[in-house]
Amino acid sequence: MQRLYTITQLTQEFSITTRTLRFYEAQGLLSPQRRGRQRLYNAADRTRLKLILRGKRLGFSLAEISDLIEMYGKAPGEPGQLRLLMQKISQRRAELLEKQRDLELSLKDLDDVEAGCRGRMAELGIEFEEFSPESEIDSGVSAEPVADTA
Amino acid sequence: MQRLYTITQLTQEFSITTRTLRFYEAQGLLSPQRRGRQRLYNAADRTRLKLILRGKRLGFSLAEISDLIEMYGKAPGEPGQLRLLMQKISQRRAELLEKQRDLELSLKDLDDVEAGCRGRMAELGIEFEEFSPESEIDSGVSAEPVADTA
DNA sequence: GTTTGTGTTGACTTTAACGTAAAAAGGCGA
DNA sequence: TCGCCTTTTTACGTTAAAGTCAACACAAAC
Repeated sequence: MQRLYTITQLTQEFSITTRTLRFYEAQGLLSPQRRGRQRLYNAADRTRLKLILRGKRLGFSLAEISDLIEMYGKAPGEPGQLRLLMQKISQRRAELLEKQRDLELSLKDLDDVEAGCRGRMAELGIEFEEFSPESEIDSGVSAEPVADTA
Repeated sequence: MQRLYTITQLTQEFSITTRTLRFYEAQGLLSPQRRGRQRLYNAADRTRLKLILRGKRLGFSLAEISDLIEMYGKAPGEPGQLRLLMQKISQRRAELLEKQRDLELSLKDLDDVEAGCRGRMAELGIEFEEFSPESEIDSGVSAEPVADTA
């Protein structure tokens, strides 16, 4: 029993447009099945999409993401290919670790700015409502699966 | 005593082009002093540039980066502005934290792929040279400061 | 004094990642 | 069967972030 998603369901779930989904497909990043002309995305497609969007958030280009996703799916039997894949992996890891360092530095910088801010607010005798994250328990996305298998 | 850098020195240090530096300047992200028509970047400019490149690596647009850098430099006296700045800060922090989560997931995925790889290599009886990072003790960038103040 | 290396300005071009609009093809509820 | 809605295809437009190219400035080197 395959859950299938229509294009608009995915657009709603991930706040993207149909244009984007079709574009990703044209780039070879997705290849949903068809029922007639209509696109139907299964769980695997949806997972790939999540990977794509995660990649985008991290600043990777679609080309890089494509490359990356290919890595995930492949299990090359040939030793040479395996070695190459391992190299790619460690290269990717290096990139990710660099981003991680960058992130930590950025967060540190933010802390500094905030500290300065608080200092000045204290001088001015200003109170700042530290709204505790009570509201917004949402967190998860809804979007019911639909569309039965043909 | 201000260290000053010429445009090509910065391009070499950061592996970017002169076009890029001039573009950033046109966007208001940098404003090096001039000696005649020639641009001369000081330590502060260089630091800003580092911030810009860091932002880029993290996938921020130049507009966002510009915004971010502005935050760093400003110390608004007015309470309203302060409050607004605080909001921006927590917003930024949220973005960064999301990226951090994304990064961890990505690293985890990479680990999985690598594990699979190793498994298959073991099956095939392949040895993989885990080149320990002995070579490349470089790590830091060189680039001597140049150009005396006019 | 002219060549050479660097730097500058300005204009046009390119690439990625979509946005937008037009026209036509099913499906479906009244 | 009609109108409505979603979806699809095709095509052109747009924006950010530079790349590329031409023409000129200027200082030092020969």
